Amino acid sequence: MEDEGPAERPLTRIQQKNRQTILEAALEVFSQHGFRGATLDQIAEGAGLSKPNLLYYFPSKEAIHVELLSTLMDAWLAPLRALDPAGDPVEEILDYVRRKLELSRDYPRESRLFANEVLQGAPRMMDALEGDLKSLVDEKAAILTRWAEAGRIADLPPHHLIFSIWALTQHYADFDVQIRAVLGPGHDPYEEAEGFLDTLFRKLLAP
Amino acid sequence: MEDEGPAERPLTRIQQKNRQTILEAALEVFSQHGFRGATLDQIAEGAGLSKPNLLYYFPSKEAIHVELLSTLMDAWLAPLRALDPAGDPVEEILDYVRRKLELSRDYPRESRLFANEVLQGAPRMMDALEGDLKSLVDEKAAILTRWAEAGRIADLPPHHLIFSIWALTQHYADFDVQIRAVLGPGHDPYEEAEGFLDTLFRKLLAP
DNA sequence: AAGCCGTTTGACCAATCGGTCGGGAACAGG
DNA sequence: CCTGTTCCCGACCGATTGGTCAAACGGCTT
Repeated sequence: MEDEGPAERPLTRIQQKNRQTILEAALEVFSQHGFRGATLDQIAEGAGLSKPNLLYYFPSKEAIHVELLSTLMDAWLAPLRALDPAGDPVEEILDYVRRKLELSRDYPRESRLFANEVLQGAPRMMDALEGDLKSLVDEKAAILTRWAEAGRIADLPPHHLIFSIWALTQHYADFDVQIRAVLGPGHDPYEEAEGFLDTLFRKLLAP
Repeated sequence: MEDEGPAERPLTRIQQKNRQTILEAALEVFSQHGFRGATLDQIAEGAGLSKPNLLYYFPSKEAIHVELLSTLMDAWLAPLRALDPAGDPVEEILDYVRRKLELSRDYPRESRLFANEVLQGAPRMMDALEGDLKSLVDEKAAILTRWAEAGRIADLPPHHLIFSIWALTQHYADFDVQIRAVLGPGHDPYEEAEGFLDTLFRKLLAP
């Protein structure tokens, strides 16, 4: 029987469009002010909808935030998932660095949303950090360890190597205003960073 | 006339103590929730004082925040100021890395306060970033360039080298919960980071 | 035309926000 | 003791917060 149960509603076109609009506006506001600093009125204005209408599509302010975070986590972890144990070690890691830097460049608001959440103790993400994230990192760290034991990359603490990639790439999104203030006009931080990080990790990983 | 105007009062012992208590409590709250997310009631409770009493010592919530930020900037820039053009290049830079990592370890709340502010566009710190910070960084970047031209360290973009130090050291304070969640129990992130960052920058700076 | 269901909103609510005010408590110096 | 200044707080204020609700709107089928 092709009968759909009463639980699963197919989502109208209007619902899909408005949910998207709301999430887009919410990302803008949450990433700038953090969860507690953001207001539903700001999000509503950004989305061009009335406040009660927001709460017609999402049950609460927190639900919007949680939806953003969970959607974000997948995209955020994808580059690390792509790390291939069968590939060339140095090039695999450099690919990871490159993809992570591209995320910072193309989705800085998502990076800042994540940073805001972790900065405040990750109250809505602890499970994901200790669960999916930790197991994924542990798995990939094991690959790095094997590469190091085979003498194909330098012998470095694998977890901290991964942390350094996170730190160096996300820094360009999270501290964007500081970087631009210090560099002054006439610079493309991300383009310069790409070459610098390439050099950095090639030197670091050389056995 | 040498008459003292009504503006300069010497600050009572009680004033000094209570101002300190308030700033300590405010640091705790601001660093966790950001400016907009923090409330005077939280700060007052943390300081063990009544809310009107806070506003007896500080004219507004923003004044407390500004006071914290300006005090912070000095301590934050001190390690970079200490970079000595007459010293051994690699050791000078490694000293800087070490001092910066110690700041993250010993004053993580200050680091998160700073991160929160920059993350939100540094609305109360733009002047400092484009003024004192930029000129200090430019000055020290010139030293790095000279060292590179003399072949005493690797030829790297000096600004991004400094950014990498900031990113790698502050990451351990700002993303503390993520790092501990991924590492699991039984780790001392800062001790492990010290060795890792020492290795990283020695490899990176080698000509 | 009628009815229906997804959509939208103005009016409203209790709670909380940053900040004020007037008066009392504590501590001087005389 | 009295007097003045510093210190402290309960009560309160207007504005804003996240969230509710009943009523109305819209397009679609019958």
